[in-house]
Amino acid sequence: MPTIQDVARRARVSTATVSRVLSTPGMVSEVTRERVMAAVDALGYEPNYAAKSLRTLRTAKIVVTVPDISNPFFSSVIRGAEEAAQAAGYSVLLGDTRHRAEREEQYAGMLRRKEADGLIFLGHRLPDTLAELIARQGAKAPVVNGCEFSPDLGVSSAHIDNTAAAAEAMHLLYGLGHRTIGVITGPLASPINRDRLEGVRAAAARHGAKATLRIATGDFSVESGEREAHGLLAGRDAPTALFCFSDEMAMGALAAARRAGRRCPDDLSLVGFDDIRFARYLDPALTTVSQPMEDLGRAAVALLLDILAGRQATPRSVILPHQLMVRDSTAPARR
Amino acid sequence: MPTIQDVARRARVSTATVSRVLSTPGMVSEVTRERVMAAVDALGYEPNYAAKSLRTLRTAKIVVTVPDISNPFFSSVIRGAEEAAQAAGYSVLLGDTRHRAEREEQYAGMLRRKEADGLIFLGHRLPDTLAELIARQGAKAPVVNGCEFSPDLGVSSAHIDNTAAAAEAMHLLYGLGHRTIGVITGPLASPINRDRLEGVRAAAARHGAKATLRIATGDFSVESGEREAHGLLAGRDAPTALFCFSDEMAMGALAAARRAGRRCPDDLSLVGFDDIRFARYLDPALTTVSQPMEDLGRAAVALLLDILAGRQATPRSVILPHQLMVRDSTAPARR
DNA sequence: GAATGGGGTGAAATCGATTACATAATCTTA
DNA sequence: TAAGATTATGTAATCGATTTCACCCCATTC
Repeated sequence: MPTIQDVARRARVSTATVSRVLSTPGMVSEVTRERVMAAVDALGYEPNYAAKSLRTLRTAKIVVTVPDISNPFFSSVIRGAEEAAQAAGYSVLLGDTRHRAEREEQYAGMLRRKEADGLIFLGHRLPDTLAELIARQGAKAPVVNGCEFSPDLGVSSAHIDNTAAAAEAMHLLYGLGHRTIGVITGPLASPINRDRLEGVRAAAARHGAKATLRIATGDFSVESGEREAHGLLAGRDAPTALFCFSDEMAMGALAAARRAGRRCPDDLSLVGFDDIRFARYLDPALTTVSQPMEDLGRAAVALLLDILAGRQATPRSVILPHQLMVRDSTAPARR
Repeated sequence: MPTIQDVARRARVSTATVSRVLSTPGMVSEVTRERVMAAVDALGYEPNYAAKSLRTLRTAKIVVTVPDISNPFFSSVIRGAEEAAQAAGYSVLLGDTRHRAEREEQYAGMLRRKEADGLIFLGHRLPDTLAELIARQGAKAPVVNGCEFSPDLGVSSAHIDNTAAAAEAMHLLYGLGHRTIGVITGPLASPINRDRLEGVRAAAARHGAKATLRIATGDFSVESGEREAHGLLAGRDAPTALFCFSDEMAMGALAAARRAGRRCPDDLSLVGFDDIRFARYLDPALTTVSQPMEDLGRAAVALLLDILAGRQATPRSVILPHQLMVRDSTAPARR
């Protein structure tokens, strides 16, 4: 691999000039610029990345950590993030943490080692390493959350209005005449789920149905959806509608309902969350709260770039629009 | 951020000693080692990554490119790759190419700029940059394919026996008495699909049913599955069974069948490919060819690490086991 | 014709680590 | 006890870029 020295020698200029041709061509005269470019092309020169990064203290990389990349919600957010990063000249270091704190820490360490310029995390847990960083640097710490919002973390984030979205979903069900509604949340450690639950409770209160709310806690996986739905549907006075905080759990719930001999939407209405690409292809097509997943990723990157460019004084929070997609898994309650 | 100089000063040793403590602790006496570690801890020192990389010519990063990360098959392969990479001290640079050649080239460029030590590509297209590299370095080029196999590329790869797997799926259908079978393939530019098609044809020939094979070409997406299935089911003498080269297309096919008023598996048997996590939760649970997706990722990384460690003389190809998962979407043909 | 200014270029310092080589101190062994 | 081996450490070169500063040259301007 040729170095800048080789190019300089060949073009009979100094390395400084070569560097200038490549980064600030305006400073160099036409003739030398051409001579240098000819040498660059002839040698197939590409600047060594580590050297550049060492000198400039910029890596043009951002870490994106995610609890589980094979979860379609997360992979779509990542997709948007990757696209936006790429467009801005950054590349994405993927960290699949498998919900494990030590792996989160490990990826957070990349910031300290200057392996990356910033970090976006899609879970809810803020690694200690980053908490320290934020304590020191405040809003200038290059850390953004990609889909949650926890005001106490002091981190910018992109997310939807989870409380409102959950309330809308419940409102739909109450409007269809359902009174006893089961809700399968995600882990309550996560503010996203607490927010949604708040929306759920508010809607129940508004419809005077707080007493008939049945709440179960899942972990977003299909399996947990199936398990929790099974539990909710088992008892007497079982719910006539189920609201799951992820489409995957809704798929599990659908399977559980089938096993219990309840048909959707005739015997049981079902609402999911996220609107992953498969939601509309389920049978029945799933009614769900649509999140702009790729946009969330893009917005998170935009926030991070703002911080990196120094144009951010205080943590910001971008709220993207959601939409309740009413499909075929919801129907009027039977009496 | 403290540098190695700061640590050296504080521990009253040379930078060489600090470096040794961190990378070859055996060479350093007990007492100085402790003094140095104390300084490291006190300052919270972490080696600067770019400096290290510049000196050692190693980045400890591998690029993984994928046509579409939000496709569950790819995201699972990536997941396995990330895990194996992490375990070996590497991190993964994610390249979502959106099927676009120029983005593939762009990521391939990271190898030339020494931004990464190696590259795994999950599509079928080998970027020109890499083809050159392989022409120059042969089997030592740090490039591996993650799920396809094309002997002519001269690239190591991890994959299943696609021909055999497809033949098995067809064999199942013929065994159930189906004669007219529709097949929805992926893009035929990709050897993976040509291999599977070969298996399909071989099975048809063995069962004397070559004439009643109906072949359509999709692109692995749900939408294309729906579209192609719609086409296949429309004509007279429509197939009684459909074999799709991805589970996503099978989901689309299921939707198309529903719309056409055909019930699965009673009126139409359906077989998918991949066994993504949702396959078993569809209604009916999908019969499909299970690929060990995470293992494919892990195997690809292992191959790459072999190359990077210099223990590979000629391109190798690792064949992982597949398994036909017979579930509820296949049933005997009605007569 | 001297002073001023600006554009273009090069010399050399610098980023922060690793490591070959030199050296000092200690230990073996004949 | 002297020679040689071994161990521990330091000195300084090195990786390949960027960037500061100095310089030269030529065009303006008074």
